[in-house]
Amino acid sequence: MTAPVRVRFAPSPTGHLHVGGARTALFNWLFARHNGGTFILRIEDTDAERSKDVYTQAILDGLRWLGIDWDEGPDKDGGHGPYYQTQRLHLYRSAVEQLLREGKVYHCFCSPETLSAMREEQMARKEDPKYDGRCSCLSREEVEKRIAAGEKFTLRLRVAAGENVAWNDLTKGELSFGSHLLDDLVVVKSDGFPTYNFAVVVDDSLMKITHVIRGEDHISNTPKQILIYRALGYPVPQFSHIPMILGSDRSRLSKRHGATSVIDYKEMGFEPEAFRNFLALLGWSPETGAEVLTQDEMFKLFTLDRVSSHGAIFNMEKLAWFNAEYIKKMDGATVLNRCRPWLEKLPGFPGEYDAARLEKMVGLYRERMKTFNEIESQIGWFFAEPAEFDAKGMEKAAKIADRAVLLTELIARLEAQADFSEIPLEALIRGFAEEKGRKVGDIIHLCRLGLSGRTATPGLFESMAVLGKPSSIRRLKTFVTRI
RNA sequence: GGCCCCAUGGUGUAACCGGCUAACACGCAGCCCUCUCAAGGCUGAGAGCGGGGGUUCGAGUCCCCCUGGGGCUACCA
Repeated sequence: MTAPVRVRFAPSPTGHLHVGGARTALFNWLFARHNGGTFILRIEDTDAERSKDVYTQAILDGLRWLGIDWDEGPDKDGGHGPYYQTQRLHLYRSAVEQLLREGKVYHCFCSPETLSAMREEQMARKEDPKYDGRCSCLSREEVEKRIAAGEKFTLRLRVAAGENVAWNDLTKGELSFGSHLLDDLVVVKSDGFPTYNFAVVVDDSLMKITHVIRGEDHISNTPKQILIYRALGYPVPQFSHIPMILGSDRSRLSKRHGATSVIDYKEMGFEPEAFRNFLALLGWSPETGAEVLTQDEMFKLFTLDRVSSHGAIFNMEKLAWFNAEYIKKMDGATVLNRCRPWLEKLPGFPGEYDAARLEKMVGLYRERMKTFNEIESQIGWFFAEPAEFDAKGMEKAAKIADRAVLLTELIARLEAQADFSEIPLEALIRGFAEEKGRKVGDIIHLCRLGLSGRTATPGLFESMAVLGKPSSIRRLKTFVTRI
């Protein structure tokens, strides 16, 4: 029987949750859920300079927005905590003590200046820059003397020459590195803090992580970490390095390609499920070939062997398409709710409209928007009478003979119309056009322009029904004086 | 520079352990529907699988080389 699956997402709280991190979290989450395992959230906040509490919060908020829930983490103790690295310092310390006791780690007194000078010399000689191990043979007495003298030091892992490091990556296949290019890596910094690679190994081991799923930018960290696992005598987990998310020029996605924070997409009017669905398909595809997937379908279908091995460009159009697909399937009340933040910015909102009418109104745009923020630039005319009329529309209107007379007569008919709902309105206007020997289109376009100031809106009759009789007539009367 | 990863239309992917007239989706174009805009329906353009060598009856699929792109090269995570 194999150990129960335990995976983790381990962000540094140095910024908002970004797209790449979100997808790493997503893949870990999907993998855990597919296997009935545990998904853990760990905050890697050992960089005191850049780590901020607000960012921890922002990352949690981002994950929550996406609907990615964790089983263990900062706010959810699962018996493997604490879940902040800064609260785990004692654990790293005891791991280091073990290595020290076993002589697997040694004191290095080389200053950063010495090290960079060494690096430059090696580069000049066209050698690979690496630590030359000069402190590895210091006598016990000398080490103690220099520590007593207050000299600063780091702790380095002894890496045996010629040791080969290989693993079978779950998405990349067989990967191996010769350790001739691995030097004696620093495990504890001179300020006493563990290095990233060391802390990660200690944490992943203690948290019983079975599968490390992370971005492929970590491939070259992996041999170093495996060396640390070996030194510590811990079992090595499985690794899966997933491809990067790229910008349109195929370089790593960054601010200059557009929004990189997940939360920006919320503000642009994306539905979290749609965004998450899109993200899941970036570098992964289910065997069914389906694209729009429910959460349960993703859980069922997600496997690492179907993760592709090359980077994927983040494509806004496709994202927008996913979003539109989700909007189409939403119920009216939800669409209204999602649009609310933008509706509230509109002058005159909500006017005389009650919730039911607002829902109908927004419903008119359901298939006309890809993101919720688009509502803001489209729907305003329902709340405020048009101050001006589309110039192109006016040009066309000017070609209609006797337009003012025609419209005045139509207004009279509308005033006499008791049932101001879609079907009767359509009958009335079509009948009117026929009676007058006019093209329905002309009448409709004229009305649309008069009511909204626009040449493009949802269907006229349904729009008028929502607008209501008094407002419709008032607007058309104003319009008669302008044409 | 060194090490590592990757390479199917503009984009995301599919093509089971080699048999394809290379599939799907987004986007794009055209047509239909139609009161406009969308949505929807239909049709189409777009890759012969980065290039070159092998292996094989047969290669997008296996091997080698090259090219291109990306990542990593810290007492940062």
